[in-house]
Order: sequence, then structure tokens, then C-alpha cells
Amino acid sequence: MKTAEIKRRWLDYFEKKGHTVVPSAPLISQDPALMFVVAGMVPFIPYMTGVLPAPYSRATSVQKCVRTLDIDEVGKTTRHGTFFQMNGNFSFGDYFKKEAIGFAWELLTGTLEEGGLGFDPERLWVTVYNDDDEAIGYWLEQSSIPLERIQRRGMRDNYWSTGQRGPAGPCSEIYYDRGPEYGIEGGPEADEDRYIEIWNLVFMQYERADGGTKDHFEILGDLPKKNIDTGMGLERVAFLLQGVENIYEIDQVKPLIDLSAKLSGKKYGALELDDIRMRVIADHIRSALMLMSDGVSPSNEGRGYVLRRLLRRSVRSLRLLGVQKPCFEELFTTSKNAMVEAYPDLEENFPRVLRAAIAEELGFSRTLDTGLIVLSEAISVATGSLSGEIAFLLHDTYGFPIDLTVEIAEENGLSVDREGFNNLMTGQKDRAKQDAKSKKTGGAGLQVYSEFRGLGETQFLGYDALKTTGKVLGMIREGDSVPALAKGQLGEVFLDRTTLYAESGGQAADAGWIVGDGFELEVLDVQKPVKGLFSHKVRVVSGEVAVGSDAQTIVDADWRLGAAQAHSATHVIHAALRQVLGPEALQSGSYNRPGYMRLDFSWTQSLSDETKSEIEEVSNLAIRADLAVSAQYMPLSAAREWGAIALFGETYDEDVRVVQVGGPWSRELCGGTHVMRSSQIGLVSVTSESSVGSGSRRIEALVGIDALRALTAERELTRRLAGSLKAPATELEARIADALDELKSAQKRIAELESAQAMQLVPKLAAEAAKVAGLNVVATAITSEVNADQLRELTTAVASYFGSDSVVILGAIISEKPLVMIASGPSAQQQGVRAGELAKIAAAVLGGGGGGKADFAQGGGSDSSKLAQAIQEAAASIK
RNA sequence: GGGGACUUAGCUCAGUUGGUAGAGCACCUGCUUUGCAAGCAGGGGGUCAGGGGUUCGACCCCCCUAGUCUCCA
Repeated sequence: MKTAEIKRRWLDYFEKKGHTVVPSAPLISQDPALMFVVAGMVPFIPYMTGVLPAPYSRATSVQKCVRTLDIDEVGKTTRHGTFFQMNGNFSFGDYFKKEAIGFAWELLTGTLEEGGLGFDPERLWVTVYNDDDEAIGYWLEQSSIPLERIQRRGMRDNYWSTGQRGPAGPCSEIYYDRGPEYGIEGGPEADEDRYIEIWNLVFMQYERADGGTKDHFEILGDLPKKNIDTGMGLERVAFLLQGVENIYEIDQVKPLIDLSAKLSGKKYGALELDDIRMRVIADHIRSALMLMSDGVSPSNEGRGYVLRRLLRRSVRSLRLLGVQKPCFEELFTTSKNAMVEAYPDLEENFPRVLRAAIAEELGFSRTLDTGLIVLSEAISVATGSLSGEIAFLLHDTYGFPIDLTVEIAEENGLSVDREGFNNLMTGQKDRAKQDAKSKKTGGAGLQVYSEFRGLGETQFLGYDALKTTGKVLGMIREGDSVPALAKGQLGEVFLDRTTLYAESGGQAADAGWIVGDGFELEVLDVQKPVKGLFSHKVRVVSGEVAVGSDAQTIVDADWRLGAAQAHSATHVIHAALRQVLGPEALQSGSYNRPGYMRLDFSWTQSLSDETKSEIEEVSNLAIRADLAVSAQYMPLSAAREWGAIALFGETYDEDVRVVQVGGPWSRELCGGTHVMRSSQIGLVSVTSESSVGSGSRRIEALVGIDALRALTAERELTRRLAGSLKAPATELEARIADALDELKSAQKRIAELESAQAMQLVPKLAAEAAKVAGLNVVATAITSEVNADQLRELTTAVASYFGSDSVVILGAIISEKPLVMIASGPSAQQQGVRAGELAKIAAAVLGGGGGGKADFAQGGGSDSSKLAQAIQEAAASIK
């Protein structure tokens, strides 16, 4: 049975049982503590913990997941994948243990004609938590599983929790027996390779406390509402139903193994080590494809780094298989074709994904090339083995994988100190962990908001009005709920309705006031700590505000105009970027406040000055065209059909707000405040374009009056320059170039003249030579104006005047400091006269230091009055 | 978020205990020669990423900043 068919049967079955079918959320997790969706229930967590009310009482999904914790097991076992799909059915305070068990049994063992999965009931086993006799009772009552095939297991295996205070409960797992050829008898307790876990039913009914360990923690009491959370690994079920040996051989993955075999010329199934490599490639390429399609791009931190590691491990495995040529294009195309039936979106995103994948493959092959140079250098000097330090340096600094180092070292008859490498590696990990620990800030503060969340969503009226009157529903001061705030105090205020925009979608919070009978509050910030709940951070300017008061929210109109201009400008720049660069230039983050905006977008190269100007031009033409800006609500699916840009990593409600500038020219999902027509933006001026890591660029611009002021400042600068150069602004460039040319040739001419002048001294100085030990020794201080270069030239010139048997010691005072240059000819050096030593003697007298080589040296100090003495002493040492 | 490395002529890169910044290619001029990376001679081209410090003196040592690469979280 094809994987897509299993998915379809799953969703059909639970839909028939009254569940709402929820589409898979993107792999990028909403929870900042999680990088990716790592389990099928992650998108439902807010409903399970009660932070948000569940919009349905029963739901089912097939959720994409990425988990890289066991990345080293990939390819080696039957069931570890970095990407997997989790089938789940969920109950929020609706059905519980009995029905969950009944559903699971019916779907698993139902015949194909009935819409079931057709598992042989004789081969299924079940585990339950130690004392969960209730679950055992339901199993015996609703299934044909005999008591002998039900095993009791402890907290570690059969008790679920998040690891901190929150919901918890026992679970019951269903296993499939692959038969005696896969391991020993005795059920899951004995052998988890023979008995494969396919479905986990979690009965969430208790609240647990913080602390404790995985197999021991305190239970605080019952949850107000019991929930069901189950997860069935789609890949595991697929491999069992397709009669293959592991999750890498299912229809969605196997084509990649076949392609790896073809590319490397190796046969799958011939050699275990090669098989593992092919499975690694298959697994990693598929994960990378899914991640990139959901908007992750390779980088050196966070999610992007996990992705990069997957891509690089694929290249590494390919190289180890003996594949040298680039082949991501083929691999990704193959993977996409195998997955597109289940995920039609893949097709649309594929050009962008492929582009990024190929760029990464190219980049990594460059990295490997430089690593190879360092490695071959190290190999050429190594004897017997390569040190752990070298292996670590290659890995850490040059990104050269350790396996490749080992492989290549072995080819050259060298071993590698793996232990030393691992020690350095754990050292690095410890450092990073230490740092993470010291920086960690608890996210426990959210608890206090749930009290206000129960009062319903804050109504936002700020799109149409700047003022409205509402009621104060609650307040927080220093983390605790309070009945009132007094003059001078800081706190958070919750209202039933507001016109003040809360920071979101990149737009900064509004500035404004909240006033009522006898009080005035200044709004410092507005946030939405919990979806739909506006928290106004305020300072009480006068009076006292109490819960229950009527209050008017007032937005600073000037601020709001600036904010609207900046946010609309962001949309305009985004559309201009895509018009100029192409649709791959997709926004990955933004920030805007009155007068300023910045936008991060996916792009690999820096933008040329011409491109920047073009983007600016297109943006300002759009402003000049006085395009209509509109916002309207529509179902998410309709917005998608319209081609509205939804940002990765954002969740949207079923009804979304689409903001357009000039109709289809710019169409984005957005909750921000905007101007009415593009001309109200006034002006945008791009101030910078920079990198925020590889694959991502940032463009910044000033907006409205701030843009004008910046341009005015530049005009003033030009005007002042023109004034001081006494040239019209249009001729500044040529004038400066001319002046620089002139300056340069004049300086050169001066240098030539000075040096010629200095050279005239050569015969005079030569005449002063004294014979010491058969050598021509010139030792004197120059009184005429020279610089260090000229003194040096002069010294060598006098030395070459005499040839081999000369010693020349010349000194001068240059920028108020004494400097001595010494040249010693070849025969003088043979007699033991070394320029470097003479320089040290002279410099010691001058109160400084000196040195050089045997043929030429220099020295200096700070005491100019001793220059003559220094030269004398140096000369006197010649014998 | 925490480490490591790199940044030198238009390009690719040397520069070792701190003492006159170099090579190859490219460019310009001349000669020679007329095709396959032509040869010979000569020449131009550098704020050694930016800023600060140590030193008589810094491409080199120390600190800060920026960009690029890379590992770990």
C-alpha cells in the first residue's frame, strides 16, 4: 500500500468518526523553544495546555516532523529518520481512553474493503503503563488481543509528559511482530527491533510538577479536561505494509537509494557500509527538501544550520561512496517526484529550493577543496598518525568532515587520533552549553496571562479609528495581577477594546495614551503575549487607574502616520525587490517604525549599486503612481489562490487579512496599519544593503520626511564640498580625480628631487671615509633634511660606492627622533662586522632599540642629543 | 548565543623569531613575430579590511569593529 494511500485512509477514517481534518503545519515551529515541529501534536499544544480554547473537540492530522537528535542512527537502524510524518487523532475534553483504544483497533485491523489498514490481529502486541488496569480492561473488551500479548511497562516507556509542569499521563503503545527471523520471542519488552512500535496512545489526565527525572516526578492532580493525543509513525506503518525492511525503502524514499546506487555504480544490498551511506543520503535529501520547501535556507545558525548539516552530510556520504561530480539537481528532483503526490506545494517551491541546494553543494565542494589542501599538508609531515588537533582543526575551522579525514588518512597509511578529536569536540560542546545555560531566561511568565485570556480576545479597532472607549479588564504589576495602578507606577493594562496597535508583523507598537476619569496613562509599548490579547505597557502620568474603569485609548496621530508610511513602504520595497530580482527574493523578516524600515530577504549575492538604485526607482515610481492600498478579509485558501504572499513561520487563521498595493502588484497577508494610497508614503531612500548570514540579505531604507531629511543632509555635504573645492557640484568628481592625480605626481616629483639631492651627498660622505682594520668606514650624522627612506637609500648608495669592504653608519634626526642606518659589505661581514650588532650598540646609546640582518640594519631611540655619540660608539666597535 | 580561521596589486596568492611589501596572471609601452595560455625588454598599479594600542620601528604582537568561511548550541 502506497504511503499516500495510508495517509488517505487515516484521515478518512477519523473524519468519519467526527474529527476535523487539520492540514499539516509547516515544519518551522511556532514555539520559540523548538526549532522544528518534532511531533505530531506540537501544533495542538496550546489546546492541550489550555492556553487557547480548542476550536474543535476532535481533530486528526498527518503532520510533517523533523527531528535530528538521533541523526547518527540514521541508516543504521530500520526506523530512525530525520524527517517523518506522524498520523494523529486528538480529543480535547471529548472522548477518552475507551474510544481511543477502540478507534485504534478498528482502523489497524479493519479489512481493506472496510477502509482499514488490514493488519493481522495475531501479530499485534500492546503495552500499558504499570498500574493502568483500566486500559487493559478496554483492550480485552474491544479487541481480540489476549492478556499474554499485553505488557506492563514503567514510567520511562509508558508515561508521557513535556518534562515540566503541565499535562501528563499514561500511554498505551501498539507493536507489530515482524516474526522470529528478526529477533527473540517475548514481546516489545524483549526486543524492539522484532516488535516495531507503530502507534502510541497518550491519555492526558494529570498535571505534573516541575523537577524530578524522566522516570520519577510528582503528580499534582487531575486536569480539568482530559485529552487524547495519539501518534502513528506513517513511515513505520508504510514499511510494514509494503513488505520492505526499513523506512528508507518505502515508495517515498526508495527512488533516492536507487539513484545513489546508480550514481556511485555500487549495488544496494551488497555491502552494509555502502547501504548505510545510501540510506543516509536518501533520508537527508528528503528532509532537506521538505525543510527548504517550508522556507528554511542554509545558514550557520539555528534552523538553517541544521539544514546545512543535512545537506553536507549528504555530500559527505556521496563522496565516501565515490561520487565526485555534483548531483543535487538529480537527487532533489527525484525526491520531489516521490513526495509531490502527498505535498503538491513542493512543485511550486521547487525552483527556489533547487537553486539554494545547488548553491550549497557548490559552496561545500569549495570548503572541501581548501580542507583537502590543509589535510594533504598535514599528511605530508605526519608520521604514523594524524593528531586529534589537526583532525579537529579541519573539522572546526575548515568544515572538513572527520569521516573524510579518516578515510583519506587511511589511504595514505595513517591512522587518526579519534580520542583526541572527541575530547576537543566535547570541550567545544561544553563551552556552548555553558553559555546557553548562563543566558537561559525562563518563559514561565506566561502563566499570569492565562487569567486575562479567559476574558476573550481584545477587540482591535485601530484600523479605522485612532480613539475608542473601552473598559479596563485587568492589570499586572511586577508579574502579579493587581486591582489598581497608582501615579508613577509602571504596569500592563488589559482592555476589552483598543485602537493601539501591538507590535507584530514587523511593525512597531503604536505610541499613545490611555485616559479616563481622573487618570492618564502613557503607553510605552503594546505586545500580544498570548494570541489575541493586547497588553499595554504603561506609566501612570497622573491619577490612579482601577480595574473596571472606563478608559479611552488614543493613538498618537503623527506616530501612526509615520508607522503606516513605513509599513506600506516595506510592502512596496518587497514588491520592488521581487520585480527587479525575481520571485526568489522573498521576505524572511522585517521591522518598521516611523521613518525607518528594514527587510531581510533570501538572496545569495550582494546587490550592485545599479540594482539598489533600480529598486529605489521602482519603489518611488510605485509611490508616484498613487496606487490604491486596500485591506480585505478572506479565507486562507482564497488568499492562496490569489497568490498573496504568506510568510514562512507565521500561522494564519482561517480568515486572513490581505493587504494590496496597486492590486496584484503587491499582495501580502498582513495585519499591519497602512496608508490609503501609495503616494502618502511620500518618499523612500535606500540607505544600506548588507548580509545577515549566507543566503540572506538585509535592505534598509528611510521613509517619508526622514528620507527627505537624509537626502537634504547629503545635498548640504555636496554643497560644502563644492564650496571648498570652488567647483560646481557636477564637476566635483572630475575635479577631485584631477587634484588627486596632480597631488600624486607632485609627490613623486618631490621624492625624486629629494632623493637626487641626497645622492649628491654620496661623494662628500665617501671622502670622509676612514680606514679601520682594512675597511672603509663612514660614520657620520646627516644634518640636511632627509626622511627615513632617503637615509636608507643614501646608506646603501655610499656602501655600494666602496663595494665589498665598506661599513656605513649614517644617522639623522627624523620627526624629532634619532634614527641610525647601517650597511655592512660582504667582506666586512666576513671580518665579523655585522650591521645588526652595530645597530644594537648605537640604539642602546639613544635609549631605544634596533636590529636587522648582517648586511643592513636600523635602530632608533628618543634621545636626539646623543646621535653623534651613538654613531661614534658603533664605529668604535669595529675592529 | 559561544568558539576557530581568513581579509596583502584588477585576479589568484607568497611574505617564519617586528627592520626597504613580492610572484604569477591581467594591464600599458616598445621590439620581435603574424594563429592555439606566444617570446623578449621596460613600465604603471598597494591607506597590507577599518580603528586604537605596544615599540625607536608593525603586513607581522595585543585590543575593538566590519565582511567572508567554519564548528558547536
